[in-house]
Amino acid sequence: MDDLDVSLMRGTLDLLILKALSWGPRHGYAVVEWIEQATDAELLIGEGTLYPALHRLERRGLVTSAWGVSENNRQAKYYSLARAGRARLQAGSSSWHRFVEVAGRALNATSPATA
Amino acid sequence: MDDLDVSLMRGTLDLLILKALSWGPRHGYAVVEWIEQATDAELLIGEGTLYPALHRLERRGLVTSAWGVSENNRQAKYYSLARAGRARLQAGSSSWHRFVEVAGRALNATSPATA
DNA sequence: TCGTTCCCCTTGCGTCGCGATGGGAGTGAT
DNA sequence: ATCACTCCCATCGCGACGCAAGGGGAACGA
Repeated sequence: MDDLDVSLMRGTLDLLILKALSWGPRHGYAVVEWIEQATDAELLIGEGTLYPALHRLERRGLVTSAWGVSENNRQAKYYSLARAGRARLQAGSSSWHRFVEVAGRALNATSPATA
Repeated sequence: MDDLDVSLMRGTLDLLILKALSWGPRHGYAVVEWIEQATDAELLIGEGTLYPALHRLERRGLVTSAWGVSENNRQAKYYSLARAGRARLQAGSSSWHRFVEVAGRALNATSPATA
């Protein structure tokens, strides 16, 4: 089994992050851990990928942040889903599934045309 | 029903193009038409998206091209799947489905963790 | 002759995933 | 005390790519 094509992360990463926060606030490091374990370690997010994404989401008002102290007694910035973020997760997830359904159907087509 | 989030096209476009050619040579315009009808007009590829992609695939040796005359009596450049292109379609499609499966599972998770 | 369809192409822009890099602070072992 | 390790934050620069906009040209019917 070779590695997953990473270029497919586009557009999916934000949703995964929002999903990670959907049960309550989490700090960045924990978001990475959640994604890793939720995908059986098949999707590994580097910190250089995560933090810019997190800041993007915050700038867009989808998440909010607040400093706190982690379970391991470290300074950590906790991110929470803003109202708009929850809505975006809903809409984005629906759109994602639809895209996947449509594209998947095309990729599995067995006859060149229907028309 | 709003439009599909286009940013998800990343990495999927190449596969759709290769798939369009999997039944034999097609010219660019026909590739666009195939994608349109194969996705019930939910995925619409502009020419500014298609041609660069096509050239990319050719440069990478996944497709080959040859001028010809279309059914409508026009000069048209016909693209064919090269051997490497067919292999890439196989591998890429498999990888695509795996990615979708894994990410979809995470996006549909109902409990914050398994560990 | 004119509009429409078919068919080709490039340029520039913005976005984004990611590797590399650079901290700093807590914790346990030596 | 010192060191290695884990946890947690962040930035920068690069490369890739989807796309809107713009620019032809040739066939065909009205």
